[in-house]
Amino acid sequence: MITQKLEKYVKKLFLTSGYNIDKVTVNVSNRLDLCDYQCNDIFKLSKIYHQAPQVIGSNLLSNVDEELKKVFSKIEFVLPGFINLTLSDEFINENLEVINNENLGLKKEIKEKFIIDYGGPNVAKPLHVGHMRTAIVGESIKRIIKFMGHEVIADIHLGDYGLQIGQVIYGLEEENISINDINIDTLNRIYPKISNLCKEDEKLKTCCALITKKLQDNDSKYQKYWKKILEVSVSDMKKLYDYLDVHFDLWNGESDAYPYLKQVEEILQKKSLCQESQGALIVDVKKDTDTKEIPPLLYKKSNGAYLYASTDLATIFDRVNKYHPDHILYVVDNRQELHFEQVFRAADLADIYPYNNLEFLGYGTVNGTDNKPYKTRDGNAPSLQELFEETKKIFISKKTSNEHMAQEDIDKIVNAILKFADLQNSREKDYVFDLNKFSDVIGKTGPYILYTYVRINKILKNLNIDVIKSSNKIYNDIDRKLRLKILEVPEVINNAYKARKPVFIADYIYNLCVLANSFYQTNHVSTASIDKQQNWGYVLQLLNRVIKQLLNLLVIDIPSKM
RNA sequence: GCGCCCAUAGCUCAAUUGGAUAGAGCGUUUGACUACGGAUCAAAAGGUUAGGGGUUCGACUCCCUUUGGGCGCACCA
Repeated sequence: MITQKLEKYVKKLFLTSGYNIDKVTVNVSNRLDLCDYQCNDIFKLSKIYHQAPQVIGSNLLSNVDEELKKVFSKIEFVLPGFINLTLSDEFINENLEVINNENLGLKKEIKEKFIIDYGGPNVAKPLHVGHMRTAIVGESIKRIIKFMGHEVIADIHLGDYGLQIGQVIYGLEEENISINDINIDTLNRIYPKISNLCKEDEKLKTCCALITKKLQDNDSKYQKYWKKILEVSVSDMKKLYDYLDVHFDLWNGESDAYPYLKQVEEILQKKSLCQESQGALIVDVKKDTDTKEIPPLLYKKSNGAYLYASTDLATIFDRVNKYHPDHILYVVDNRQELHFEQVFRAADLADIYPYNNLEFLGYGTVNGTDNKPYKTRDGNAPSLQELFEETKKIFISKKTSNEHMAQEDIDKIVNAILKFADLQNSREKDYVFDLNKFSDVIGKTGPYILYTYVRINKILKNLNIDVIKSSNKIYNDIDRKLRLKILEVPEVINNAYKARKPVFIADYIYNLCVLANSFYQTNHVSTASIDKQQNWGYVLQLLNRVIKQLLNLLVIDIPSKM
């Protein structure tokens, strides 16, 4: 990565000037009008060596040797204590080649195994916007980790054994619907009906809870219902996830953890980690160092039934035994943070899996324009299916020529609209979901990025010359800016990986596209001289490779036309 | 009641994790091209970063405090 290289050079400069510091940090300048990269470590040196920044600055400048002069066309010291670095054109082009040749300039690190838990839909309940967020963010994080060379197992972790199943079974029995007649419409109708009734009728709720308990205890009749419900619901879900290009390696769920609940309970007993409280079994997960109060984890209800804390713990147990992962990541709603804190602590206490290898990657709520959880006029969260249709409709209405686009292309653009709108927000913050705004195809949107790619692709196709394999010239300012920006790509991916934040990539790709648009606006490629065409062709080709790869990391596919 | 998170331009969001002049999009205003595809580009206006205090050479960022919002606190998931 470019900053790593620059850090080495600056460190050398420090050493030859008599200054030693553990870690030299160079980053992209926030004053691009002054320089390309900057180092702010003089402030640190000043403290360590008790010298004024100016003194250190002039010392450094007097030690700039020939090697450094090849890398930097300009090194300046600026008060109060910045080192401003301007890269030489040769150095820029050299490093552009590195990105062109290798895995976008990223070296594969030590390979680790990750399990990533995202999606988490509930069987028999329709998917809505909230599910889209975890699906997109989770899938993107998965792809980023994979791109870094690691092995990733994606697990959807279905909510397939909870109260909602009991509720649906109750509804089916009440209406005398036979197992073979169950389809997705029945499920979509029955679940909300019974769920609403349960809110008012405590007795009904207990009855559904009992069915759920019997199901969990392997009641054969209920098991048959459950299997059918699962089959119908999952096949419907798969369609929606396929539309989003989101794919899971494992379609496991809570039910898959049931075989291990007893075992985990025994471990907890053996290690004296659990105790009885009001008839329930709890695990105390407090620590002396806690500044906030962490309530105990509830492992077993007083009626003997298990709940989500137990299945989540047993799921970790199962995953560890089967796959021996180095990390387990959870892309789940922020509101579950406390729950997972409890589960992670319990896993650690029971020596099932170390706390530090479990990561809670919370995401914020998807709100409507009223800043409350997104709902349609009727007060329900809109189903994903409806959302896709609505987006499609709005997109087509934007331009008459859109009506004639291939269905496949429209679907890709719909995906780009929804995904880019989501991923350009910080994962952990709530955001406002405004479909009308998102479907706008101008500005900082998915379509803008796609447009840039498609247009550059057209320019490349129009070239009648062979594109060269490297470039040794830079022709003007925008040309230089674009190349400099491309150099950042390995760093950006690495940062997104480390922070598990796709937003870094979304933000970067947008800025890259802004430069690209500006580039071809200023530089008319097809009428340029042969050597410009060759060099620019090379840059644009690399640029589009980068855009395509990054879009892939954002789970966005490119249409053939716009 | 206890705790966690948040507050940045009219609106929706950024800010490389403590660095220089807080950046984008939408909206508003102005300009460019007989379009290598105008879903474009160039530019202007718009800010006491909710208020106050502190730490630091340096604060949107860290600490304290006030106000205003969101969320979570054992038998739902």
